[in-house]
Amino acid sequence: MLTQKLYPDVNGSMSTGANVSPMTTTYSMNSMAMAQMNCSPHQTPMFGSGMLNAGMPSSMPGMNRLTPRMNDSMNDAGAQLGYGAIGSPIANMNACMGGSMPAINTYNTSIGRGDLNGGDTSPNSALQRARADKTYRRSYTHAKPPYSYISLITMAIQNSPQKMLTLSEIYQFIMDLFPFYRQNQQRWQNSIRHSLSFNDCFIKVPRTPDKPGKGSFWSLHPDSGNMFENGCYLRRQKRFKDEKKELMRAAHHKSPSHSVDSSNSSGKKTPVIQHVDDKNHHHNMDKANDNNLSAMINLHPSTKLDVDQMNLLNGNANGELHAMHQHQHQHQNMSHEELSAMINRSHQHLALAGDHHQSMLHPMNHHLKQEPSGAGYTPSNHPFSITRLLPAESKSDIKMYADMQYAGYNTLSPLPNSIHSHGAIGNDYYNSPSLYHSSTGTTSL
DNA sequence: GTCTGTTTAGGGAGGG
DNA sequence: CCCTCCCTAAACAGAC
Repeated sequence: MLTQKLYPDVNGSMSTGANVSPMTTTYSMNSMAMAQMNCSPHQTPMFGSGMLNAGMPSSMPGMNRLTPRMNDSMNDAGAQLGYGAIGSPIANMNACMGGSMPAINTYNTSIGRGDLNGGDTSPNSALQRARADKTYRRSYTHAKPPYSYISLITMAIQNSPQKMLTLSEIYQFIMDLFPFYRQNQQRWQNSIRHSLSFNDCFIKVPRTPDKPGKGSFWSLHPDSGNMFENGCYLRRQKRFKDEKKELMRAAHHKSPSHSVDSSNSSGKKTPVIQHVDDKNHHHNMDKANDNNLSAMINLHPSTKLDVDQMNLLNGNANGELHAMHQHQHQHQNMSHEELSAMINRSHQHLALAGDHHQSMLHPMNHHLKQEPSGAGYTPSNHPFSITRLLPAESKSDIKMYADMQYAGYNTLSPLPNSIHSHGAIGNDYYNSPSLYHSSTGTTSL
């Protein structure tokens, strides 16, 4: 089944989204919701219960890391996501920030959801109504989301049932969720690929013989679980570095052949040379030549560790992952189901270990800053938590988002087909005339 | 030919 | 000012 969609690009012409791999895209919000409803143990704490209406603390220490762009985008993202309801992150942020985000109130009143002004009769209401026309709204709908590419990739992977996705599926997830990324695809997709290759937090999982296709699967490094520990997907506290890869690199660079490494898979013809440029020093040190476990295991026999050694280095969960790769390399007959089950077990192990795992089992993460004790943010209630974008409990917001975003696109809704066709996530919602009516543009848009 | 993946390079921005 | 994180562009090679 091919789920490729057509999206209008900047010029209004139609362009295809990323090519969807032969593997059916199953990371839909629907499946996410179902998984949550089933209380799957595979769900990480990061995406546990939705907290859409959770009370927000009166102070927002995390906000001081917002760049101006983020603040702008925050307004836009909130608008485009339809987060105008009382208790929604944007509304709460606005309240917390002393109403310094006028656009949000504009949206709240204009779209008739969560009227924070309580039936505004002030002279401003006319202006707000004027601003409520679609032209004004649309000026915000395709603003760049405040999330980094690493965040977006993490969201996509975390929301996939198998906890791993192909590159094209990651593209698709991002375009489904953020209309902004249906534009200039070459630009941001290049950045996505760069992020995947460059960051240790992403690992490449080879395809299995039973799942032929283009490209590998991408998953999250089991130890990278607290990159967005407080649930805020804006900016990582600290770049995740895989100590084992660091060791591998160190060992590799000690080997006589490292100075001119023609065996690497780099696209560059030139030999890999360590740069002394301070600016980019970390680039080479962080990433070096290999960023994936299979490469670590397969490409450098001189530094290859056996599974037991890997387990010692990684702890059980990660060790299993390494063992999986080793197993794959040796036998090439592991089924996709077996593979994904192992990935899930690995993540589950870490999820069950919880914070203690992060802090105790992985000293590498000790440097990560902890939120102030009074901040009160959990992975699920942070204003920029993905749970606020894709919670099962926020069906109405998802629908609002769809309605707001794609009212002009008619049948070109970006939401996964399952939402529209199966209706599993929103059966009750779509079957409720009042809910449906109140969230469509026919009432207040 | 297109897609995927790797790497280099440089600039912007925030925090200490 | 320096370090770090992030974004973007681009070159290139291998896989499909």
